Amino acid sequence: MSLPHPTADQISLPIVLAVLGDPTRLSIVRYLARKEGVPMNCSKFLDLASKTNLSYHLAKLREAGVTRSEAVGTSRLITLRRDDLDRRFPGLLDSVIAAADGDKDLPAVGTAEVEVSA
Amino acid sequence: MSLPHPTADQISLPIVLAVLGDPTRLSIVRYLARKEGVPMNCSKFLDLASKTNLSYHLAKLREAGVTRSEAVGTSRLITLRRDDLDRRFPGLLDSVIAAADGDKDLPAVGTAEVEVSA
DNA sequence: CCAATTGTTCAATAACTTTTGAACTAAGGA
DNA sequence: TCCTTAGTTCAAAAGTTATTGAACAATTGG
Repeated sequence: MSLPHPTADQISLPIVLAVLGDPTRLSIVRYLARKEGVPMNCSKFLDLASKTNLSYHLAKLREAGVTRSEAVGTSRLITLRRDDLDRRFPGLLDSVIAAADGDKDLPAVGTAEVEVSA
Repeated sequence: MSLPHPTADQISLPIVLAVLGDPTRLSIVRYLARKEGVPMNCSKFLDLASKTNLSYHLAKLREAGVTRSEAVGTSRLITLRRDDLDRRFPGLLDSVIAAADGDKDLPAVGTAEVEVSA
């Protein structure tokens, strides 16, 4: 761990809800949930926002206690704080993710067209 | 019904989360959940905010599809749209309310001292 | 009809949040 | 060492949300 994270009991319900109430961040969380276990770095999310803006949104998620970011070399490994969230707010994350999964309007991660090399 | 409400399938997850991510509104929802069935008018919430500001927050809840407001005489009857929310986002409302119930930092409704008449 | 009660609307301001680009740091590979 | 990759920080600009007070509307009771 490297950057500042709240402890489990510092996690605040209204802040978590507000942080999840943004389509970009909700997409990130949905994607992390889908790929749970797979370590994720920021660049995965570059089709959602610019690098700078991503850094901002990922910091919001981290500061709210929704995700954990650890520095590994020049990357960050981003994971969902599922156990802490489940302990603090039982059922919340699951229902949010289930609802987000069915949301056609949320921006998708990993959908950006890949350049076919000439 | 009198004021504009979204239909059940117009209710958007990020908007609902953002709307619930405000302590004043979360308190209102928690109180409505506690007193479910009991018709509620705006003045119940006057210890949370000014009359004007309450009107604003209650409109946000209504526009997001979280509550329903019907005009009855000079009052509004405010209710939670529990069935619509449960259908759209199963488990979400319950987990939010359960978490809000355990939140000591949320402002309480119905706590303002009542004047003892001289 | 008049006054009180209940709530809305409007315009202004204050307070935040999001987005941006340029400059920066730190690690790793050639 | 130098270059690249990965991400942060900073300050500015843009956009949004919250709060306020004054004025308004609608209903009800006297």
